[in-house]
Amino acid sequence: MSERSLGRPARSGGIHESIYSIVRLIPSGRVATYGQIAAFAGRCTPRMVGYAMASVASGSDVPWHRVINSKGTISLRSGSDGHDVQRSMLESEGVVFDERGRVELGRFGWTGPGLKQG
DNA sequence: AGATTGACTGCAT
DNA sequence: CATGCAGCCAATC
Repeated sequence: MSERSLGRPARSGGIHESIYSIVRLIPSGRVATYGQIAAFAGRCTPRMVGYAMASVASGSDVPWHRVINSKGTISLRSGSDGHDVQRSMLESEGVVFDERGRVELGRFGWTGPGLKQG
């Protein structure tokens, strides 16, 4: 039952697991930054979050598309497949993009697990 | 085992 | 607001 067939590194002591767990907590219509994920996941750096996202990307129940960089923009470069997909997914959830393709973190930014935008 | 890369972040210029 | 530099840790060659 393990997804070992995937091209995922796995077996990292649970680093990816922690990251995935946090990403799974992100509610629909909301977005979180790599720094937040890293902070909530525990001792891990934004780099690892990005790396984990790159490894998951598909074939998983992790809403990787709800993870963006601190600037509120999609980290993937325009032209990449994931970039178009991510934006489409977020818009489908109610997230609005700016003219520059930027999301208002103060509006759609995720505050954390269990917390509310209040 | 060493060098390189990567979906990042924060601060300085 | 754009660009440059350093820090971070794991995966890959």
